[in-house]
Amino acid sequence: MFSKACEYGIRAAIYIGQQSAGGRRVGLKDIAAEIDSPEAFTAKILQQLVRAQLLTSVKGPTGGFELTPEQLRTVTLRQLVVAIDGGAMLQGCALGLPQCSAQQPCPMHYQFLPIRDQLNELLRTHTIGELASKVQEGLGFLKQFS
Amino acid sequence: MFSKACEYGIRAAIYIGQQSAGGRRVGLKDIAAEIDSPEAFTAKILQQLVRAQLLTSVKGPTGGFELTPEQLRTVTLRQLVVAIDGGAMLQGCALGLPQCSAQQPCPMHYQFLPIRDQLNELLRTHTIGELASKVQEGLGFLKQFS
DNA sequence: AAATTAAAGGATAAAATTGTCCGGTATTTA
DNA sequence: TAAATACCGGACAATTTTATCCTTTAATTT
Repeated sequence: MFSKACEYGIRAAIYIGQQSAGGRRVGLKDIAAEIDSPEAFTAKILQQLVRAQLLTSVKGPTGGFELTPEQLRTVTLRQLVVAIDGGAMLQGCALGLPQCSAQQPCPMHYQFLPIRDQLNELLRTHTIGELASKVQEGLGFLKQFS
Repeated sequence: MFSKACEYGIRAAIYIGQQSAGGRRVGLKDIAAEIDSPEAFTAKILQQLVRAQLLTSVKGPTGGFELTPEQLRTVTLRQLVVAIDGGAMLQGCALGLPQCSAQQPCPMHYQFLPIRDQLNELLRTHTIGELASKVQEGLGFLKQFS
């Protein structure tokens, strides 16, 4: 569905959001451990998200990553996905036609459309803050506990 | 959504199906031209599908690829996708958790579930023959015409 | 049987994705 | 202001995906 980079990025953002909601800034090492992702690779993805202003970073001691209250409230899953994977997967044709539309639809066009619309809606309507709360309440997990 | 290989594979299968429905066997060159795909790469994918018995090939002059009437009627989009991309995308967690389930759901688990179910249902209920008919009737396209 | 045709299969190459390493920069604390 | 901390950025490496080429194999036609 999403790239590895995107999966890590989303999980990381939610974890950072969870901690930010509790007033805690978190470092890369902590993040990678808590979402079970490769540290250096995660760093690259977080850099992208900081540049896209979807999350905030602070250098130096006591530094780390955080989401501002506004970011917690307004940044959506969709923004993360677009920042990392680009919009192609949220718009492109399921069979790979460069221009698939009502003018020249692929044979699955009208069947896929509602599903993709639902996916878009799903991503658009869920904020990081909301998902972070779910994790905080123990209703969602960001890695496998055994 | 799907890999390039899968996109080519599906488009190729539908084109072969369309021609098979008209009693015509088709060669690789023809297929690649009609679905606008790289010839040698398409050959590899078709080999996979032949091995998986989702379509049939005949060597030598007048040879080529075809779908038997039974294959036309019974082979589903889902079988193609599984043969080429594997089942991961149709089952795996959206956030990449190795074991995402009701026991330990990711924060999007219950939101994604219905969408993935719909996707599975969509793939399961559409046969190559059905899609080939749509193309035959001019209601669907396998490449961009300008 | 020989020549021709077309898929099968193996080796290889290019590109994209995933992942690592390390020196540079900014910030805080002592 | 020196030292320590932690993100930034660039280069590099491994893996996977995409793509090509060429020889072999099987089948048809002459």
